Amino acid sequence: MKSKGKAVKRSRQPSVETDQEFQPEPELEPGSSEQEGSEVSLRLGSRRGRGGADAGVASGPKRRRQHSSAKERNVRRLESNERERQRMHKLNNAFQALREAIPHVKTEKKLSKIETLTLAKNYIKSLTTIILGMSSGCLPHAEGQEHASAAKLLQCYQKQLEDESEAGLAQFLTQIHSFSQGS
DNA sequence: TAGGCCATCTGGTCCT
DNA sequence: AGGACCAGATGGCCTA
Repeated sequence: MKSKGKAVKRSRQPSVETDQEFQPEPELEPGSSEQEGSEVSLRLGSRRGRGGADAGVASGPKRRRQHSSAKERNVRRLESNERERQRMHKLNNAFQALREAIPHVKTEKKLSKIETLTLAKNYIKSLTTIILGMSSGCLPHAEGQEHASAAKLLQCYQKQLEDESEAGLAQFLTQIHSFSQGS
């Protein structure tokens, strides 16, 4: 288990506050406000937006709406940072749930995100294979048509959900479990 | 020490 | 308009 001292990670947050101190408060010369966080924008000179749109940068002095003071922007940025942090925490919780859902050998070592995704994918694939084998009796399975069978299987599964709700699902899972134990 | 993994910040874009 | 999503940048921690 990797116990990384991630709590220290706030180091970059003060940069915003620094920025705030840095700003000469209201006297923003019209136009000069685009220099916001001058140090930052210099450092990020090579950055690209999603899809390489590069919006305002390459297309000349297109100026962003300045509807707020530096202080307001700071507040919004901090709020935005907090939301992003929460979002990433949710994402990490989902990763953790996924880790716990997939069996793996080295239980003492925490799976990395990429490992988790890869294992999950393989796990799903192998389960699908098992289920397809198991259900070949009740599902028409033409050779070389795994996708079609998988689709039918999914329909079957969804129908179980509709018809019998949780009980049906439980039974379905039990079947899968006992089958995989037996094989 | 290098490389992998990660958390966080940041600004652009998309969506509601 | 504002929040969600995304990807690049940065720096810290850990292991080989």
